[in-house]
Amino acid sequence: MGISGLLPALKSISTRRHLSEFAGQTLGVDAYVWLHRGIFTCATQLATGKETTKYVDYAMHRVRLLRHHGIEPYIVFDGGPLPAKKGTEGDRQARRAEHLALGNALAAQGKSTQAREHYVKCVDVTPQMAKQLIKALQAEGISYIVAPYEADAQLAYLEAQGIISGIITEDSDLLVFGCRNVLYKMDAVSATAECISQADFPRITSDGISLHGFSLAQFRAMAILSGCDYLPSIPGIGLKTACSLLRKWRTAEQVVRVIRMEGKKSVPRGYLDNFRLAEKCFLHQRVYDPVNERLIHLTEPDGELDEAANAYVGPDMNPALAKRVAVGDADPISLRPMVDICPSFVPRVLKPLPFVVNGVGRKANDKGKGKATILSFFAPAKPGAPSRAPVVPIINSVPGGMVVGKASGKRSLAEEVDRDIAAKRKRLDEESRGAQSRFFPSSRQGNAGSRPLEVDGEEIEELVAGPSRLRGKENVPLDDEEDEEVVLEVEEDLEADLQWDSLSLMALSGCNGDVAEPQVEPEVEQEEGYISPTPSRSRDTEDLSSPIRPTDTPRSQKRMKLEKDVAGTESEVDLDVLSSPPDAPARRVPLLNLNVFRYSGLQPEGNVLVAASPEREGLLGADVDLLDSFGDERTSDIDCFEDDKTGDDDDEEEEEETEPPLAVEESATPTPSPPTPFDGDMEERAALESAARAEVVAAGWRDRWALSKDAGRVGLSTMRPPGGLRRRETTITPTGRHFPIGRAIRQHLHAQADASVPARSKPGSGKVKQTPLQSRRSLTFFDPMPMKPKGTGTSSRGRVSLPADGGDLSRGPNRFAQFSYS
DNA sequence: GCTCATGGGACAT
DNA sequence: TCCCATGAGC
Repeated sequence: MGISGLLPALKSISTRRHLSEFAGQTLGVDAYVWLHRGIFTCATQLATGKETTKYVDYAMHRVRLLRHHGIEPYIVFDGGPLPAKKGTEGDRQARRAEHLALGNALAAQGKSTQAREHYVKCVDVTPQMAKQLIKALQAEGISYIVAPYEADAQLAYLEAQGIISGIITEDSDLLVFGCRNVLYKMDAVSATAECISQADFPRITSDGISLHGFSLAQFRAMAILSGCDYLPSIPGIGLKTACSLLRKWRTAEQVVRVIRMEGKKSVPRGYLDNFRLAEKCFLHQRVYDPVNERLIHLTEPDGELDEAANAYVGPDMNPALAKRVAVGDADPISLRPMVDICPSFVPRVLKPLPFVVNGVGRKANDKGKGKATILSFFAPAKPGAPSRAPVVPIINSVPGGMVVGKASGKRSLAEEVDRDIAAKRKRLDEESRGAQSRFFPSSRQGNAGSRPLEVDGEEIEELVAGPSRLRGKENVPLDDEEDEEVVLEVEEDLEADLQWDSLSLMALSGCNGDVAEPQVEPEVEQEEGYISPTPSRSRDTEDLSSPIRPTDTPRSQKRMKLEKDVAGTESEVDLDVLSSPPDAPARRVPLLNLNVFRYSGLQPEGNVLVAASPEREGLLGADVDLLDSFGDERTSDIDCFEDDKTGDDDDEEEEEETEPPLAVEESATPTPSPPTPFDGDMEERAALESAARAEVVAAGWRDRWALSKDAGRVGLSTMRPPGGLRRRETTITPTGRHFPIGRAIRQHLHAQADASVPARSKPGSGKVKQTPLQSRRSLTFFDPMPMKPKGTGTSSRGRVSLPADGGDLSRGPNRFAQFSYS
């Protein structure tokens, strides 16, 4: 259940911020959160075995919302069960079956609403459902990855590597994994999220909880002691007790020893061993390294993990299989080829983003001329006027780059285009005989001046977004009854968006503000169940209006004020401008070319250029990049334990023998086998498929090992100046984005990671080989004064040393919370 | 004052 | 499934 009570305890340092504040950054997303909420919209269909992909729509809507605000999402899916989290699946299955039966009974009586309540409780997200979302992500060129085990660890790894700069989730575990910037409670309506930054930990002002003077290892120990997904707490120990005990006794081992000595609470037998295993899960869990395409530990352990620990943090798997899992071609649970439960769901290439086209095409001095509005866009084109040239989605516009769908081997893009164009023509012909849409002119009507395009050798008419967009509920156009004021407001917001998008999309399209060359963009129909994936521009999109930006229109400023009022604060919006200006190149580092998964059929060879984070400007006057510092602080307290070891740890197992709470289980890695051919007739086949889908849904997935999204309430926060996520030159550059990954790049990656380590924390010899995540030092949440703890000494590895009384450190003259190296 | 168990409501549309 | 409020027990 995550860390119970952690998020409420961090309330004082959480800030609700508008998504636009993170424009230009790549944010990781825990896909499970969205999928799980998405299945709420279609629980009945899922439970009854009907084919549906509404949950995909839900998630994709949020994906587009992020992109709308200039954020590049990086979707991370949960993978296979971690032995540490295997729970009582039997009970859950029984409960699900019960709810399913109840739901069916109620449905039979016509009580659909009541039935739904039970259906909701019997469905869960499965890897096969995740696969449907992956298909949609692939179609829109969104980065994604399926973690070998837990998405949490994978997200932490991606952030530590600089591939993402923050994480959208609901799971407080992310902070325990060492993530620096986590966004909780993303609200699509207000386009905001509550941001918690690790750098703010020392400023926590919560009853009973203070992390001032804590190291990250102590923070982790506090979380584990209070009860986490990998280890239940000692009965009677919660977050506050764990915090105060750790403050007093420094290490978990000493805390446990003290609890035992006091004798008031019963410490389960083997608790300390299990604590170490849990800690290993947070530190060394296996994740997928998209650069080297193999499994890797989140942070490399100092030595070899023993057999139990090795299984506990996720068994290794061969690189080929790991890759198949990572791209979604293999079921992360069974490790067999992924079964497509909705083969008819074939999301297609993204339609052109009209405002993007205008935005990109508009030059700076065009401002105000030919003001593009939602009405002007949808209005019939004037005869002879140049048409709006669709821009091919970026994934297709890369010179010599990938073509969506082509690599799948199932069809070629040209074939798709031909087919879609034929269908489109047929439909337009039919429409031209009937009523004409005011907003969606037919190609003949609206493209008098269009340039002919050539597809597969055949000259065709250029197509603009057409009637198919009307099909999806996300694309309901304004109608004549629309209130005029609303229309005007939309126009104003749109204007602001155009300016914004012209900035963000220039980078995406690799141009410098010049008009983008029109490129072929096939008009395709979406299969039933899939909403046209036009990004966040539709009438009923939750946030159509412009985000809060420094350059916004008066209308948006009004809205900003409104939001300020709602938030009950005076200063947030004024202060929370972009966390760092994009034009601050002083510490810009060379771009890295990291391999992430963008769709190219079976071969995930797409790359994205990711800039390593520029070092953050000194925070609170310190000369240290606190965020970067923390990224490497993953040293286990176990090290300290060893230092402190008195030899009596093993003697503490005196309690009555009980079932260890964390039994290590064998991890099965069955050999992948092809699906069995099906010989039945069509009806029977359909029925069986339907039943199979229902079974898959009912069987559930994630809760077999990792259900637990305990995200305590974090309310509106104390407002503060910006300082959360770093803005970085991420993801896309005008020079392109699909370069092969070479050894030089990997070397560069390592070199850069080394370079980010402050010189004083590097080993003196300089000969020690370092990997980006190698533990190199520890940090403390707090005083910057170079303290020389007496008696305890400083370890040769640069570990922070705390005096016997950990609380003493807080008595430094500077009460500013910072980190100090020893 | 802290922990823990429990029950009701929301989730999205 | 999660969040929140509430109340009992220590």
